[in-house]
Amino acid sequence: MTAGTGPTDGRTMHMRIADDIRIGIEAGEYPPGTQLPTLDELAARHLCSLAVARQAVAVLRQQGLVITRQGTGSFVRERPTARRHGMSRYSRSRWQSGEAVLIAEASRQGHEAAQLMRALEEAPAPAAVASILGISPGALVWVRRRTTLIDGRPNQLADSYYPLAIAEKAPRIREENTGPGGGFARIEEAGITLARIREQLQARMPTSPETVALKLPEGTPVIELTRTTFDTADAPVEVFIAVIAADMVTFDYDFPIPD
Amino acid sequence: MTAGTGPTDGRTMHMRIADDIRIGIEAGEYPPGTQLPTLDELAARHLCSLAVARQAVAVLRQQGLVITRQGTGSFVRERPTARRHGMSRYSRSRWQSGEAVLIAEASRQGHEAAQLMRALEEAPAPAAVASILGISPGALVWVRRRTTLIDGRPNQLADSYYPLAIAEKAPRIREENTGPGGGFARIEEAGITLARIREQLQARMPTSPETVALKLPEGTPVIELTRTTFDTADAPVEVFIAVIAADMVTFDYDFPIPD
DNA sequence: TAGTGGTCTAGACCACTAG
DNA sequence: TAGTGGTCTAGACCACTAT
Repeated sequence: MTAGTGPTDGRTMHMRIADDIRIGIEAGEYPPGTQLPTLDELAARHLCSLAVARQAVAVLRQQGLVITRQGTGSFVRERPTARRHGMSRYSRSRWQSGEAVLIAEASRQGHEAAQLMRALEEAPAPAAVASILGISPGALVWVRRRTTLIDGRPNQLADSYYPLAIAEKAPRIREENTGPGGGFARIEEAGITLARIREQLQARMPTSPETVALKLPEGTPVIELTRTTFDTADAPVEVFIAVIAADMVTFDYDFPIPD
Repeated sequence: MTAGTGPTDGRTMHMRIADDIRIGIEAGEYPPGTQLPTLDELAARHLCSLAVARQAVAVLRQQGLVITRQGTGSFVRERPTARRHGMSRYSRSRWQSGEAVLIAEASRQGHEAAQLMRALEEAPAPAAVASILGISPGALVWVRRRTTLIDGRPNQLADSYYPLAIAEKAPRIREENTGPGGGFARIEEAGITLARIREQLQARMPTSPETVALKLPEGTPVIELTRTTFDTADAPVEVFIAVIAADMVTFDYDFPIPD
C-alpha cells in the first residue's frame, strides 16, 4: 500500500489516489471522523506533487465523502442524522391542535428547529409560481421567505407564495408569527378547507449563494421541493418552494397502489 | 466588464470569475448551449494564470452549470427534459393490462426506454434490505440488477430484492423477461395481493463507479430511491433500490391532507 | 495544424489551528 | 511556532477536436 506505482490502467494519478482512499473508506479502514493522511504524506507515498494529492482529496470532497479543515487536516465525513419528511407532517389533527409543524416535527425526531424570517412582502410571482397559481407572470402575490435551522444549522431556504385573495381572507399569514397551527390553521379558519397536497422534488447542486446561505460542505446537493396546497374546489392556495440541504433529509411517501 | 480588478471583497480570484460567469448565465447573457470564453481569454481578461481560470470553470462545472469538452471549449449546460415520476406509474390498471411500467411510462412522456440486465441471482441481502425485509443480514434473497436507459442514456441503476419465498411462488421474476405487466403482475398471479408502496428518497453525490456507469456529467447528483412494496398482510414483497441521475427526473406525489 | 481543455511539476506565499 | 490545507504562478507536455 506504499508507492506501488502499478499499472496506470487509464486512470490519472489523482483519480487512482482518490479511488484508493475511497475504497479504504468503504472498507472501514478509515471510519467516519478519522483523519486521512496529510497532503504531504499522500504526495510522498504516491511519488507525486502536492497539487496532485490535493486534487485527489478534492475529488473525494466533491463526492461528499471527505471534508477538509484548513490548518487541521482532511477527515472522513460523518453523515448527520437524516431528518425524515413524511406525509404525516401535514396531518390536520396536528395543526388543528395548535402544533407548529416545523418545530413539532423536529422535536418528535429529537432535533431542535428555529426559523429566521428573511422577507415578508408583496412581490411579483416568479414564473414557476405564477404558472401553478394560474396568474400572469409578474402579478403580485404575498411572499413569506424564511430560513429554517435544525440544531443550529441552516437546513432550508423556504419561500411561501399566497394569492393576494388568500392573504386578504387570512391576514395573519402576513405577520411574522402566524399563531398556533400556522398558516394552514389560519386559512381554514377563514373558511377555506384544504384538501390535497402535491409535492414535486428535484435534486441539483447548489449555486454559490445557496452554498453560503446554507453553509453547505462541498459535495452536498440540494433538494428543491415545490409543494402546492389545494382547497376542496381544487384551487391552489399556497405554493411553497424550499431549497433543502440534501445531507440532512430523507423524504418518505406511503400510498396505496393506485387503480 | 474587462479586467476591472475591483475590490477583492473577501472572495478569491477564481470565485470572483466564477460568480461573474454565473451571473452572466443567470442573466441570459450566455444562454444554454453557448460557448463561454476560452480559458486563455478568461486568464487574459482577469489578469490571472491559466490555472485560476480553469479553477473558476471547475467551480461552475461542479455546480452543474457548465460542461467542458476537451479540445472544444466550455459550454453552458442544457438541462435535459426532466422525466416525471408520479405515483400513477404504479397503477394496477396499467400493469394488469400488460403494460411494461418502464417502457410505457417513458413513451407516455415522449421518451424511449431500454433495459440492460446486469445480474439475476441469489445473493446475500445488504443490511438495509435485510432490515426492511425483516430477515437476518446476509440471508439469501433473489436479486435482479438492471441498468435502465432513457433515449440511449443510462439513467438509473436499479436493483430489486425479493424474499426467496416470493421467488418460489412467482418463478417468472427469476427470468430476464418477466412477461406482460412485469413482476407486479406475476406476484399477484401467484395469489399475493399488493396493497401499498413506500418510497424513500435521498440525494447525494455519486461515487466514481456510479459516475462512470451512469455517464454522469460533473455537478450531477443522484437520487437514491428505496421502494418497498407490501401485500395486504402488510408483509414486504419487494425492496427496490435505484440510483437515479438527478438531472433527468422530477418526483411527483399527490395526496390528500392526512388526518 | 492550430486551438481547445486536461494533467502534472515545482515552488512561493497565505490562512488557519493547535499545542 | 510548527504543521496543516488554500491560493496562485509559470511553464511543460498531453489529449482531443475541428478544419
